[in-house]
Amino acid sequence: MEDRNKLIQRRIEKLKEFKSKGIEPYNNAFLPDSLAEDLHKGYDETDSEELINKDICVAVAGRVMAYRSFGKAGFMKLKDFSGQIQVYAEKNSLSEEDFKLYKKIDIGDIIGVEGCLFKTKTKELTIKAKKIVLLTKSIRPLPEKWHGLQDKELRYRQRYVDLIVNNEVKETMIKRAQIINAIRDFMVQNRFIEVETPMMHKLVGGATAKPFITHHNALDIDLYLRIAPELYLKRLVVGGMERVFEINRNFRNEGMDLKHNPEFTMMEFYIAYRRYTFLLDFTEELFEYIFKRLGIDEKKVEFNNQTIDFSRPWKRLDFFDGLKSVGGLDEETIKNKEKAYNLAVELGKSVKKDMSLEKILAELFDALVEPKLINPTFVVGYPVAISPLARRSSENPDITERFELFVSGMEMANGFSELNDPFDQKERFLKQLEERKKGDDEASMYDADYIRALEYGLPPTAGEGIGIDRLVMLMTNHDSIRDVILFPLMKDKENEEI
RNA sequence: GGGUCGUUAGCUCAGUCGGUAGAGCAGUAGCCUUUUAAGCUAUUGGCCGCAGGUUCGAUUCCUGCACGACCCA
Repeated sequence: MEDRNKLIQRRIEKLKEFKSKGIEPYNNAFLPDSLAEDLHKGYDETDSEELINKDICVAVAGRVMAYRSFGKAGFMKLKDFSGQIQVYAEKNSLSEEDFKLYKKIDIGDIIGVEGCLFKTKTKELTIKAKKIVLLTKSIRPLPEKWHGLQDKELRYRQRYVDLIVNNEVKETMIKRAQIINAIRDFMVQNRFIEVETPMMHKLVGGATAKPFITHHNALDIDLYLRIAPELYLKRLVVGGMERVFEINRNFRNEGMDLKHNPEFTMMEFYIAYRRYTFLLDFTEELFEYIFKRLGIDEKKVEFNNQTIDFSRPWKRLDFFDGLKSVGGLDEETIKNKEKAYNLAVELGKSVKKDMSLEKILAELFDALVEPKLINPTFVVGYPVAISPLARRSSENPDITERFELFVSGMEMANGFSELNDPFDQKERFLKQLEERKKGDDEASMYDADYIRALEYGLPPTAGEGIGIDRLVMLMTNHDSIRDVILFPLMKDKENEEI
């Protein structure tokens, strides 16, 4: 707190002055009885005379967002979590001490006000203050009233300031909460049980990603922050919890960009005695439910300068057909590894010679097909080689009963009929182990306990993961994941003051 | 990891073809009892991101670094 600028020093001086006069600058004894929003709802329509006659007196508390003073009177805008309400302070209606206090209030201070409602010349509902109490002295100046805080770096690093001055942030986060509530309600209505499985895993599995590593001192073992809850949720289905879901964080030790944050929120769910085809309809229904709850017109969802139509049914696109019809690949490239590899290199993809044809095709799909999938599209028919936990199709053993959902080129969901054959699963684990030995640190580890669980018997099951952050991006029209996460990960700056 | 752009007052931004920097808001002093980005008058405030180089002289040109935004991988 040493090398402060003058604005802060000036406010600290005020704070000291308050203390010396017996005014507590961090006072918690004031109890508001009304919220700004409720007052507007209750009395915005009441006309001036009637309002005066009713003599409605209230106590409100909040942060001073605007301060307009002229000599012996003035106005303040007080902001609480529900909204803003105007306060009128005039010399004749206040005690001498309170008026002096009012004159010394800074924008950003948190105060309590007691007074009665009236309407100004311009018909704005206002509280005429009888009593003003300083609740918290703010010693840092707020950003400019008109432009607010624009600097994205500061907005993410100091989200508390962002929230104070940019209302849009709170609105987005409220929508985020509403979306998650809607999902939860929908799942519960469908008789799913919400569970919490470990965030710290002894083995890496359930997805293809690099994990974060941490250490447990007492046991002296390394643990991994989970990259997916999948294997634990399926253990629960083995145990008879035939419909389970979890909404929680996953952690992937990867780069950050518009669509990736190292920790992100997923809803993963499993339902026994259903196939992946059930999931397609269920996902459509879930989205429909969320849109309805949020009051969004599902036919016209504005996102990233596009208008997306979520009318059901959504498009189904076969992986290989998509490579041809959307990606423009010919039959030969799809079957010839050499050709596919060369094309991938040409497109600047980081492919390796020893990659499987399927993995290279997945890269091509990523580059050529995904960006073109704007309206919601279920891609189906993924090859086995890139789907280590999905059940093989009974018609074609090289492909799986799996789908991914794309919207505006973004992967939104991934689901499949679960592989419940312990022998097949064991083989695929062994294959992953080989990949790992070859240096692929995204391959999963051999989970012997999971195999044992499958040996007890996992009923036929369908499971899916939905990226919540991306869903919120879509429904609040933000093209950056950082705008839907309250505290996105940021690099430390040098010389942070202590 | 690579490329482009950015970093100037508390905030939002100008600007300097290389000669010690401006505005608006905020702040301070004064006037003002119904304002709405209140108004009027006056005024304080800057290691021009950090380090190095070129130069008589660098906030400006060059290099490196840090952080960020965007694009690509």
